[in-house]
Amino acid sequence: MSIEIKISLNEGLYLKEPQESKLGKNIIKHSILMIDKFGFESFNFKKLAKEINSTEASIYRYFENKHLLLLFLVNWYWEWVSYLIRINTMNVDDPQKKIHIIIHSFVSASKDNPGVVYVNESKLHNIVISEGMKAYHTKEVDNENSKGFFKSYKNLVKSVSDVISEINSTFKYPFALATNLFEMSNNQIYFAKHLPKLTDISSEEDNVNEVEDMLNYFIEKLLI
Amino acid sequence: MSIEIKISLNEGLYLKEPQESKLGKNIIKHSILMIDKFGFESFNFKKLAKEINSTEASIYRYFENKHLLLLFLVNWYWEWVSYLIRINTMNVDDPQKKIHIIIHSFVSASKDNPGVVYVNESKLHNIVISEGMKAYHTKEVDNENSKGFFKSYKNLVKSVSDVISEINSTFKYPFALATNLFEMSNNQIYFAKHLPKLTDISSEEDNVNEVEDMLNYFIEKLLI
DNA sequence: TCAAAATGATAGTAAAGCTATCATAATAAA
DNA sequence: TTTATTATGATAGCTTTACTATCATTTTGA
Repeated sequence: MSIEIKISLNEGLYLKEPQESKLGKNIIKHSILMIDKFGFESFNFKKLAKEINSTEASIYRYFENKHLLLLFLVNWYWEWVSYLIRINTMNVDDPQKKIHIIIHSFVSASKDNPGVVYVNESKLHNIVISEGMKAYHTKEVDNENSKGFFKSYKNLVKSVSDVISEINSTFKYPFALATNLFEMSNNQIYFAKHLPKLTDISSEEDNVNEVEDMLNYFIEKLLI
Repeated sequence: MSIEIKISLNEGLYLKEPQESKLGKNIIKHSILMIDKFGFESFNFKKLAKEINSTEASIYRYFENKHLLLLFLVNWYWEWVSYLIRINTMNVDDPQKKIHIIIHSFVSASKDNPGVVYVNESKLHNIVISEGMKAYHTKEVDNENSKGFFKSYKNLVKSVSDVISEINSTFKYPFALATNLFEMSNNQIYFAKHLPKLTDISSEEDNVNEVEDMLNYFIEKLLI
């Protein structure tokens, strides 16, 4: 089965909608593979062009620069996680069950995905874990924020904070907790892999379950 | 009063100890000012050289590249926070009091500092908030970790996790909570300033108190 | 089938990142 | 105080990155 989900993003993120042409999809697909493999710093449009048998100039017709491309990918991820949460909590009323589904989506959205052919969601999640924060830690953040480039993240956080408030309407920090769930999830997965002394999560392959348990425990303690 | 604290860092972080020469101290001082002002991406050794009336080549004699310089600064910060925590908890036995002091150090270490003449601790804290995670989110992280470049952070986290375990010896995630206190503190301060929709902390000047209250509340709920 | 749009090919510029070499200034040992 | 050593400055140059411009060639779709 192949579900056709069309994720539409802020138009300022790209010069030409990459999801509507073969070359555009190729840029998305191989930029994910290359950033995951070599890291964002050593990734550039010249190398990408070579990889997909295109040219630097052609890629610049889709994205202003590699930073905007990263922002595009990260926004895509935020939208995709939002989408997964939406469909998986659709018929769920209990907010506590909802938050468990949300946490599961944060740690392992990439495992049970519906699949968009030109996006390797698992590797995109790796990118979000390793490079995601670079999308909003720049001197341009205020300017880009005013253009709505972080709308997808804000929407995601808003929807999670609503569930948090549903569980405990007196809790004072629903937004901070929502962002923290997301960031902590990614951070601890990263630490487990690269700086294990900074976490209690094991360095095993299936450590996402441990992260999931931990976040559920935190939620339990903080909200109930 | 001027307390002479000598912060010694991993020798691999620099080519020549910058804290032992006029030029070296100038590099530290003005790199902090410039990274804070223009951001890490647009900062480079050529501009720094111009600023301090020196040359690019001279700066390269102290630091391999700007990434290592950032790593140096961030390590300096970690060591400095560790030092502050150490002296401020020295005669404190109650681990709950200790954790409050730790949290206070995380959010506002820069306010009540002993002062090292060539380091503007407040601006250095801003750098750690805005650029800090770039120090360990690179493809070189494993290699650099093996050289001990994150030792200062690990030590800091270890000391905090010890206090956490003192408060509640059955708590399963002392390390994750310790890193999270630090990262969440910096993140929420950053969000309050640049992406206020992602946090409950106000965008006011003295919002660090709010962050402090929040972290204390989290600790209370999680450990007690 | 033919005009418009998309892509490729090629070239070129400015800045960033880094290294090498030699000259001069500061300092420390004799 | 002289001399040797070390630190810094001055200058040049090289490679890569980031980006733009122009024109040729495909592809597409009205």
